[in-house]
Amino acid sequence: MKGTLTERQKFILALVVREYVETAEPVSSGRLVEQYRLDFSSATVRNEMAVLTEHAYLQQPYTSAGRIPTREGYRFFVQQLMGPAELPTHVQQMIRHQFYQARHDVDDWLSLSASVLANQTQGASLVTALHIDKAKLNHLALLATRGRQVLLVYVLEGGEVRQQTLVLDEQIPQRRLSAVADAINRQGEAKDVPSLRLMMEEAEDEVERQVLSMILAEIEDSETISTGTIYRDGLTNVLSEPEFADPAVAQKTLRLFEDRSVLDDLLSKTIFERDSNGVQVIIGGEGNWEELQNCSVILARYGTETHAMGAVGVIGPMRMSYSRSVSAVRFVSDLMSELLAESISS
Amino acid sequence: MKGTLTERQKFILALVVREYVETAEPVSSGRLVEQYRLDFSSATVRNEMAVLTEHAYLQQPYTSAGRIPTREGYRFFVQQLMGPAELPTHVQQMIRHQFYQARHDVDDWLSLSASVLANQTQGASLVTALHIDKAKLNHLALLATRGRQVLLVYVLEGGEVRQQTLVLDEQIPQRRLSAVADAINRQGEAKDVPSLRLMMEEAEDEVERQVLSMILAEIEDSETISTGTIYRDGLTNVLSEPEFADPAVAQKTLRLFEDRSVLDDLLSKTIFERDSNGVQVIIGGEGNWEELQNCSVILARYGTETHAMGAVGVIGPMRMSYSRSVSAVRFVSDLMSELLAESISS
DNA sequence: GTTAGCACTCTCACTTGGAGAGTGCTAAAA
DNA sequence: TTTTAGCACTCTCCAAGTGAGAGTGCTAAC
Repeated sequence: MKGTLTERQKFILALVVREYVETAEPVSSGRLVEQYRLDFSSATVRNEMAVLTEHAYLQQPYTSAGRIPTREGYRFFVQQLMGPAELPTHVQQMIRHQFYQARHDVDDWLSLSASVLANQTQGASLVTALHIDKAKLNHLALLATRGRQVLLVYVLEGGEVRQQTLVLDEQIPQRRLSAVADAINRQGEAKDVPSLRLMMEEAEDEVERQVLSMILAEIEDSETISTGTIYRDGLTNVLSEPEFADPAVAQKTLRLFEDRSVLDDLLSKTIFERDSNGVQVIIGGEGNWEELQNCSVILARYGTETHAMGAVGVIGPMRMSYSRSVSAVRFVSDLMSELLAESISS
Repeated sequence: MKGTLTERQKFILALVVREYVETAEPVSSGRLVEQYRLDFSSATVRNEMAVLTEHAYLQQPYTSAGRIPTREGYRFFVQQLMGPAELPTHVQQMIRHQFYQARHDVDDWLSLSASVLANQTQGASLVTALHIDKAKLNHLALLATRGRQVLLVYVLEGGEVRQQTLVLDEQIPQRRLSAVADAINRQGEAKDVPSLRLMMEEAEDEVERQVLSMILAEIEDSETISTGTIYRDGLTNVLSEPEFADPAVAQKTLRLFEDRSVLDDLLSKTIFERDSNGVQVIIGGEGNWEELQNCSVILARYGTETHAMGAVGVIGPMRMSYSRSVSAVRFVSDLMSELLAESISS
């Protein structure tokens, strides 16, 4: 009796979750019987609900109101009751179509991912740019922009492109800049950090040294922290949910979104977590995320094993459709991985 | 009596605006006398307020409550009563310091501008990237990224940098790409649209033609519409104002911010408006902006006369500190112009 | 032209009193 | 032993009512 639930109790828990997600109102025993035409009475449901409440899967906002799922209730639902849902086929096709229509540009794919997830889940979406494990420099270019400013663009192994503006001590003509870039590029492809450092130390040209030192700084920086743009979308979706009717709550959640630190935390966690190769669900800020009290987050990695990778995710109220969200996140991350792999191999 | 106000009436109007901006509550005659130690009585103030209400500069939420300024009241205040305010010197210095500390990178300046404005005005800020009037191509580079993908980076006269990903029909080695880029670059600096088109038509190399046609498409596109990133900041500031306590209102405003179309409209209006060389104030959606009913927008252009330009702005509730916001927007836009001019000339 | 005094109006916060929804418990039925 | 009908009980929600307080407009005196 302590550890396990009967089949009927699980069934009722699933119904409560489903009903509450839909209506956002405490679910009563009578309503459940009526809505799903159960072949046992409301009194029976009440008894089962009492058991579920004892197990802390359900709770009552106040004595003698309907039940709502607790955090543990959602977790149980996600892990054992939900089953492996998939997006409807026509939706899958529609999304694929959108991706193929986009220019074959990683940036476009990322913002498209954010937009698709926001639409599909009616939540707020997050997508990080690519992240390289051990960056190697393939090729670089220097372009004079304005005065002493020079734009440095470089391509890493795996295809990630970075850019940065340098301000040199004096104005240097484009011809000379091109020569410097050539000198570095001639050293071959896939230059790793040690060999770059060696090149820098041996460089006789001042400009060359400056360029190399900036690249090194950038690469080393990005190996520890996941930097880069975060694509966001669907903020208004989540704010229209009834749980954010209280402006104080809404504001707190919004601040979360504006502040990069929490998001970085969240996303990098997924990027580095090697064992969970599927979709990760964080319910009601499980772990140490106090800021996410009433929210749930669904995350997944994308990318090929050997090359670049990033994360896509969705944030919504704890009362969200996990089945829909998980399937959407899984589909988009798989699609991204697939497209990336394709664009490398071809 | 019809068209003009006495000095005292103007004075009282200014006080009402000031007090209402501070407290967000209807201003009563008694409170005004008490707060500002006026040397006439509340009854006198009441009489003057009645006149101001007749002129539609003030309104009452209901019979026998305090007064709040109308849209016209704010406008009168901004145009005739406010006076030329400036940010405190120490604040100016602090901001300057932040800008000088940033890497000399236009992108950094833009996001810094957004952040500074949001902080200074406690509103939501908007900053557009640069916009070129008549683009001329200075220099370009081609970098193989991944498979058939090639990154095209090019610098326009004035220093704006654009990039774009091409997908070629077949994989081309970096060596060959560099040769193509060189061929185009050797044609000299400041290549305008007609000369580019000529080059494209005469090009014998397939890759070269493809590259040129994409550049042409991009340039022609950007001459009509102001494209580019919009930097945003301080969303939470404006949402914490009491006028957005109603979640429906808050959501409407938020949607405004997420949707680019209105913002583009707003900003491009300022960019193209040649005559207003100062700061532009739009109160309560004056003109045709229904979406901005309860909001005010303060905008200014930045940039040098001959080169690139963009716009910075702030959105807040109609009840905002116009004096502080206008001075902040003016300061930041001037500073940006100054920095840009400097970085060109040096 | 200004001000004290006062009646009047309107909001806001609080209380009160059902009505209704839903439960837990008990005892009977299956 | 399990299920169900019945019922008393609890708690919220809504609507109406009430009084305090704030602020006004008006009038008459200064």
